[in-house]
Amino acid sequence: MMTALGDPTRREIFERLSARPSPVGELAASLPVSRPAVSQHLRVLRDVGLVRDEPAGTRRIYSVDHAGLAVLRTYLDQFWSRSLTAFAAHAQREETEDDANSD
Amino acid sequence: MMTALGDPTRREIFERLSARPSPVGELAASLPVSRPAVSQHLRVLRDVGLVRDEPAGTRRIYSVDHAGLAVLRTYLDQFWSRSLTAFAAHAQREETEDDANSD
DNA sequence: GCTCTAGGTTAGTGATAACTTACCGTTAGC
DNA sequence: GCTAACGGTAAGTTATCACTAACCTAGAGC
Repeated sequence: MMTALGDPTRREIFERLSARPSPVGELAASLPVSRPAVSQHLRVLRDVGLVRDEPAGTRRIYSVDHAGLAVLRTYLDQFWSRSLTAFAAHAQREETEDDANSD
Repeated sequence: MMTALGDPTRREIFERLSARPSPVGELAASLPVSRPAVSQHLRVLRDVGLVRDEPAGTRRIYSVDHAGLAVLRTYLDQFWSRSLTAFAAHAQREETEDDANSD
């Protein structure tokens, strides 16, 4: 999922979809890559649950999947809380060492 | 920054650092890649502001940079709010179209 | 001061993946 | 029913990048 957003083009696509759901052709027209390339990127994004697609006549409207975005946010928050905990533990240890030095 | 976390090995390193600040050797010992590879990954992470390093004798202790993590969270939240706005606009449009159909 | 440890750097290599071209399926409109 | 538009798929190519091996630098301890 993070790997999916690692690619700049894919991030750009995801960014545009977050602003407005769009069909494939519209995305490809405003991007420096071909339409098949966009299709492949969308497939990757869909496979990891970051976007959804909905048929609309002969077109498919892609939009960001809020559930996937929530997973991503939760994933990041884990880093956040864990690093804070580690930092607190580090501070605690520093303090203990200071106590040891003070005698 | 997102590109930096796109690589699985780099994510693994970042994950371990979020649990506990560590020197390079310790990271390399518990990873399936060589020490220079870890050094290169750490350089990338440091350049985008996701980790900090602090000299400790002959070693360097790496730890996650909370500022960088905050930037990342803000970046994700933009997607979140924007997609919600787009979704609301979509719903509004649907409703308007329903109104148009109802007469 | 010499050695040993820890780690950053460079050059070269191999594998991954993003991209294009060509092709095929599907739906809407005449 | 035929045609055109939209889009997904496959094969092939190229470029990026992660990795290793070799080398160099700096601090610590005897």
